[in-house]
Amino acid sequence: MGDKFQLIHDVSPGTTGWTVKVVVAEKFSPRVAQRSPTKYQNLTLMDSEGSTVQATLYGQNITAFQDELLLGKTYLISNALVKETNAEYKAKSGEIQWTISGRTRIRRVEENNSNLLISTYSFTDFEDLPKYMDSNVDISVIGMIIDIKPRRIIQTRFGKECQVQDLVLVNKRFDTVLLTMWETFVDNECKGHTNSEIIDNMISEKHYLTSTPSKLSSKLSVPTAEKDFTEIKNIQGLKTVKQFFWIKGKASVKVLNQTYWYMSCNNCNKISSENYGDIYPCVFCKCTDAKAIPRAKVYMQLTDPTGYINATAIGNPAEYFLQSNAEILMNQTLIPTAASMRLSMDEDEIFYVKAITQELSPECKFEILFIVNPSQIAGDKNKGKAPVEHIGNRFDGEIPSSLLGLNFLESLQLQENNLARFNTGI
DNA sequence: CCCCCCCC
Repeated sequence: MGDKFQLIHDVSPGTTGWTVKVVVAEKFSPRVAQRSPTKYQNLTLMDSEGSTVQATLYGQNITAFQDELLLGKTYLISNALVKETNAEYKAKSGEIQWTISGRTRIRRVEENNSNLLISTYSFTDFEDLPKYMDSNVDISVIGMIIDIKPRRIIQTRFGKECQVQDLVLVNKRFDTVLLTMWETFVDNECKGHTNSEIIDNMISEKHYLTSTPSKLSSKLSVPTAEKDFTEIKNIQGLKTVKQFFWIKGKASVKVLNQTYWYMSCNNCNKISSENYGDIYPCVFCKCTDAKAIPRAKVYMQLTDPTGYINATAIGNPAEYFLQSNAEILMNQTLIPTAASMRLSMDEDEIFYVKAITQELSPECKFEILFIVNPSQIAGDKNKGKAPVEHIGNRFDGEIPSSLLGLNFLESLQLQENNLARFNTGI
């Protein structure tokens, strides 16, 4: 491994413009967090000097990067989120951890660094294993799996049931040992890799399935009667029963110093680590010729006479609210002023809002799916049945992308909401 | 659909 790149210990929280060449030294199975539904996966990355750092992937990034960061392979990594591990979790604070996300740039390097990797381990010979019986010492062995026994349930001496599974390891001298996997290691490490399982995984992870916009959503009507709007006080600060609702009120930016855009994949809108205009293979949608383009986003406050909520808008509704576009927002270097974009509304507008309930928090997050100016529907002959073509900042009859973005489930939800309204006569 | 963060 060359030395024109930084080393792991050169990178601290706040360091910018770094690139470190690393080998994936360990890759643990994804796990579900104890106190939240979040999935996480830890990796150990090693630089040319054998220093290591823990890298973590969360949620959807786990599957996105599963073929990107392979055990034993070498990568150039830049722009990972670098932070000190939470002192609450680690006895000694100050330890560094990297978070790998869509922002992180990862480039495969065709280099074989397995010797480096192996050199950092000290393997215990099979014949020396008896020395460590009944001690709590961590040791490493190297061998090949030649047999996987059926899993079995055992009782510990405290009466607890545990699932275990035995693997047979063989070394170069053809000595064998039995390695027992316990509990989650049975599920995670003992999987046979038959074709059918791989296919099952692909189906359950739906890498290649993208949602198709439903015709339903294009028939969604903007309500005009006051009773069709949700009062903010009824959703403020708690989980809501409904997932989608209409609010009539005003939006304004309260946190001026925020990033009003992110670099995205032109195919799936997910975050990209590439430069504007570059063509690249997207790890999320697997599109091989994705283009990196800016996408607007804004974090704002939504108020009506009864209260306020914080909400995010992305893409079209963000551009419409800010009266700007993603490219301008990207090139804007100063903290914006009312002259450079719209920061608050003078008059009430209509918002279609999605509530995202958070498993552990009593509060939910809100996202604005689209915004309608009431004047756009006021003169409409079909008042109360305004088609969504009127929504957003495009009036050429094109359905705005913010609405096309609704996936099938959301469309179903919309249909249910509308049906509910129909059934109750409101 | 998209952003943010997230775990021991």
